[in-house]
Amino acid sequence: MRVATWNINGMRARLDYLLIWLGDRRPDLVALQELKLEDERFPHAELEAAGYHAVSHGQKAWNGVAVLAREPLTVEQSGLPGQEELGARLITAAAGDLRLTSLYCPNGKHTGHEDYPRKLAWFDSLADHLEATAAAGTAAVVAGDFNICPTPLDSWNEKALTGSIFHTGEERQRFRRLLDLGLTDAWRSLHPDRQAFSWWDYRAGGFHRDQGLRIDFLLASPSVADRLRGAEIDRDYRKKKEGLIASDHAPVWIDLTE
DNA sequence: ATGTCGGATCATATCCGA
Repeated sequence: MRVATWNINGMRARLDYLLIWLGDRRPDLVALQELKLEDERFPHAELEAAGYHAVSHGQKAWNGVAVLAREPLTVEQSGLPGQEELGARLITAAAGDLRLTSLYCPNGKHTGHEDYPRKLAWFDSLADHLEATAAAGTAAVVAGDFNICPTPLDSWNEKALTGSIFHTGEERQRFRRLLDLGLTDAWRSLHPDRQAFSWWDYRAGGFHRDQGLRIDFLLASPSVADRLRGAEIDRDYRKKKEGLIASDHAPVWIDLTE
């Protein structure tokens, strides 16, 4: 079984590319972020034709999250309680015996910006929510674009960037609290010493210089972590393909035993 | 090089956010 996450940076702009990737990688469950469209405009018909059910929590122009699955989906949570004013950034859905949460965490802009303390508070609410809704033994994956670089190894230039946005102790403490809830950073657990990135800035030739960050994660509950057999960052899908422009994020996926 | 994207708008050029 394959579970993936991908910040697609615009569903309308990325649909054709997304369909290519779904056909190539055949994931069973997918968490998508940055849909940038309202739920009424979600392309259910195109995804159903490709073999996927979908549930979305979107809004006009910005943010927006979805879960795709080959099996029928049940929505368990739409929106992070108490943090709705920061945008459509969380959806949890169950498919079969697995619960998948898709997250688009706030960016924060920079540490002097008013959005930065809001980002920290959002993560506090997220941890509270996950703690309150965790069910012992439930197979769950919390996946998405976390907009935090959890360790120096996850940054292309920790030396210059330490203390700046994505690289602060306060953000890393928030990420650590998620792991302390019993969740495992699946890709990192299989590749403890590897440096690889999941996002590269469109600007400044970031991708070609490999100036990236690892900020997209699949966090596995204990029963899912026990089933983990593989984890990859799909760097090839950050490249232009068949004339189509890529997202600034690469897909990340994990393979689980049945 | 703040060099690129996606989306919105008092739209065909300019802004905002990332």
